[in-house]
Amino acid sequence: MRRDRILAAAVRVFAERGYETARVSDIAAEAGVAYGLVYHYFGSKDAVLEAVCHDAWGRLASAIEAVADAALPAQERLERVVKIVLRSWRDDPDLVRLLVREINRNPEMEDELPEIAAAFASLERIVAGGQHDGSLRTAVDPKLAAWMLWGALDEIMTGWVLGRLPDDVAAVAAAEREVIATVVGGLVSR
Amino acid sequence: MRRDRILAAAVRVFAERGYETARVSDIAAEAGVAYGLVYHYFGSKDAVLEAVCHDAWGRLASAIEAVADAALPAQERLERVVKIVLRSWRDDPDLVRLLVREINRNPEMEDELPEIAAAFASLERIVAGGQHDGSLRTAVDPKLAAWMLWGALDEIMTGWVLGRLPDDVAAVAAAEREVIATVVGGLVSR
Amino acid sequence: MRRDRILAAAVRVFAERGYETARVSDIAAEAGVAYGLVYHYFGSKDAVLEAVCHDAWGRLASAIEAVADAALPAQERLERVVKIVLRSWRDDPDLVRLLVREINRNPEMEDELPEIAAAFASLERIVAGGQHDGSLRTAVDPKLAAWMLWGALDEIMTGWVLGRLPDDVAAVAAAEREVIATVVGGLVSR
Amino acid sequence: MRRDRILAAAVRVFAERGYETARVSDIAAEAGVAYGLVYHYFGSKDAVLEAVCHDAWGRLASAIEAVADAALPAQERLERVVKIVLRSWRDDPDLVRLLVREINRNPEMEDELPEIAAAFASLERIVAGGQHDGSLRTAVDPKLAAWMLWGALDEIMTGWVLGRLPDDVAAVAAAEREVIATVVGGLVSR
DNA sequence: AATGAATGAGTTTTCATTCAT
DNA sequence: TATGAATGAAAACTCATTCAT
Repeated sequence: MRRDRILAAAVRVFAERGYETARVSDIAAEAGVAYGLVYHYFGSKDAVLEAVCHDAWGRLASAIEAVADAALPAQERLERVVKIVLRSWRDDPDLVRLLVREINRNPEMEDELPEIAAAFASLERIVAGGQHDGSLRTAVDPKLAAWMLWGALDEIMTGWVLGRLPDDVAAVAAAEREVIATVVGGLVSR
Repeated sequence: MRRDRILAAAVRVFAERGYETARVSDIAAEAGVAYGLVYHYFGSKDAVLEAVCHDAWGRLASAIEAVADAALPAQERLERVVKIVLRSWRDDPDLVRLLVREINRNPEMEDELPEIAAAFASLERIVAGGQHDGSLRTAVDPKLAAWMLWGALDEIMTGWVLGRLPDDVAAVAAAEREVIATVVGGLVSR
Repeated sequence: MRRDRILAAAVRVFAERGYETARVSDIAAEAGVAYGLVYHYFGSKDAVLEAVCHDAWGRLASAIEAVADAALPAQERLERVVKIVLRSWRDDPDLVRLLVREINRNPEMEDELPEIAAAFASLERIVAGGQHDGSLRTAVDPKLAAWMLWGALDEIMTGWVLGRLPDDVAAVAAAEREVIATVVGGLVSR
Repeated sequence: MRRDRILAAAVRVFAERGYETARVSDIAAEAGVAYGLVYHYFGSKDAVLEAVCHDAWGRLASAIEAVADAALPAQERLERVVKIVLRSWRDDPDLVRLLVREINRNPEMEDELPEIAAAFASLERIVAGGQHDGSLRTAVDPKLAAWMLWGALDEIMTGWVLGRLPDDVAAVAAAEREVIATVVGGLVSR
């Protein structure tokens, strides 16, 4: 329970200051616990980040996976993924801020986060399925398609994180529509 | 000349270790110069990063701007931008690695790099122009479109940086084609 | 009983890592008990060391004292002391390792371990007795003689502890013979 | 030069407080330099100790080696070694205090200090030489003899370090005489 | 008796920056 | 220009000890 308080505090602090700049003492203070307790539960600052990311990506990856396995047309499954990802910004902006700011910056992290790979694999699977049943264009490599779609989503959230793109309810709704219309739309056969 | 050696070394070191983790002494060692010389030419570690980024984005931004101003159909101008961006990976992967790892995620940096804003504005201008002449769909906000396209490009380069996407000549060519087909294709009116 | 398990574990851990480097948690883990139990039985890390040393030196000192009081020629009593000391290596190497590594070098400890002083006094008493009855040379100061003999024994055990001197049965037997021949032999009148 | 000041300060501080208990800041303060300079010259606290020990043992080992190579009877060479070692206490008690307190406590150190091995090898060589020319008893293993002699010397210096044995000029002279009479005397053929 | 979560002072180490030469 | 010694603030991490249960 105390452990969870620390984890939640870490999300806020890492999101606010970035991993390198954040101090372990900031996390402890934010969680309202003593310094050493962070080291009692996690062995190091690095381990805290890893735990946070496991958590976050774990939730996101399983949500995406569930959609990927749903008995729906590929296009619709992609649309649902777009909504899940973009809405996570509303649900927990600090978490998204953290994912956006840190993950790509630490290449090593990717290897230690199988959840990320799983999420990408799910996306890829949806695309491949859609190509198989003819609803999506076959010229595009499914893996590349997954990366492009993710890139568009990640960049939009980055814009929100940085305050460079509007993130009110209407703008979020519009972003959903437009990613679907543009990127998902760009993948469908015509 | 010595200054340029330092700048080039900084690109390599920042690309390899990331800004926070890189030491000024690493840069000096990589450049083969003495410690203090970095401070002689640049006033601080921060200033080195800024100089590096000005250089990098300056070149990219002016190339994009030139395309944006060309007397060509919007769709074709977008295609050229895609090629310019993705080919910069082949020309100077360390520079791209740096752009990917540091700049896009760093709030403070954006303010100090008008070149980035200029590049995004150019993209946005192309999209708005295409919507105006009817070649691109008007439902999508030009700014959001610019961010999505950039996101797809950035993510693909990230995949290359991380070694998660193939980056041989054929794969780079395919990526160009597929970003154009998918994202640019998703923007055109039909 | 639980207390004894902790004590035995402490011997092993102190022997392995040295007092300063050993952690209380190491001792608890080695003993298979909870953290706080060490503090329940002993009040502090220091007290654990002291208890261990009392035990160890207590046994050694009383054995030496018994020999010192035996109705035997001084030379033979010294020989027996040599055997007692060197054989304790076979009986409990960790204990010897601890004695060698920590106690002899720690000024504060000596004051708190009257057993050590008693052991040295016994040795000294044997030498003085031998000088009195004419069997040992009188030129040498009994106290210095005791320290030299102890030094030779301690160094040999150190060699064993460090794996720098062979410690198989034959080597131990040879060491006994040779300390007796050399140091004890060097003390006898001729 | 500043480096030497740090080294000399380290000898004093380690001698006074012991390696584990000594703080790097103590060394810096004792040397009258800034904190970081210790790390500028030596990479770590451990490296400081190692440098100190290299120095100290280097000098002692080469002195012993010189004696071992001298064209003198083995017995006389041993006597000279005894004097060299015991007189180093007068010359630099802090250094001896350090050697006595730390070296034997850190088994790993021995491997990193070839000088110690060299000193022991010199002693061993003298004994073997004496056995060869018939001046020393052949029953004793030269290596064991070297360790015994060293043990006697080390223990006497320990007594001085701990203030348990008198260390005035007369006592030092007596110690020399008595180690020679007893241990060296115990090695000679009769 | 027994547990192990919680505390926080104390230490090592790092490294950007300054400055005398 | 060029060097690298010197500085010291800042941060991660350790671990003996306490204490509620």
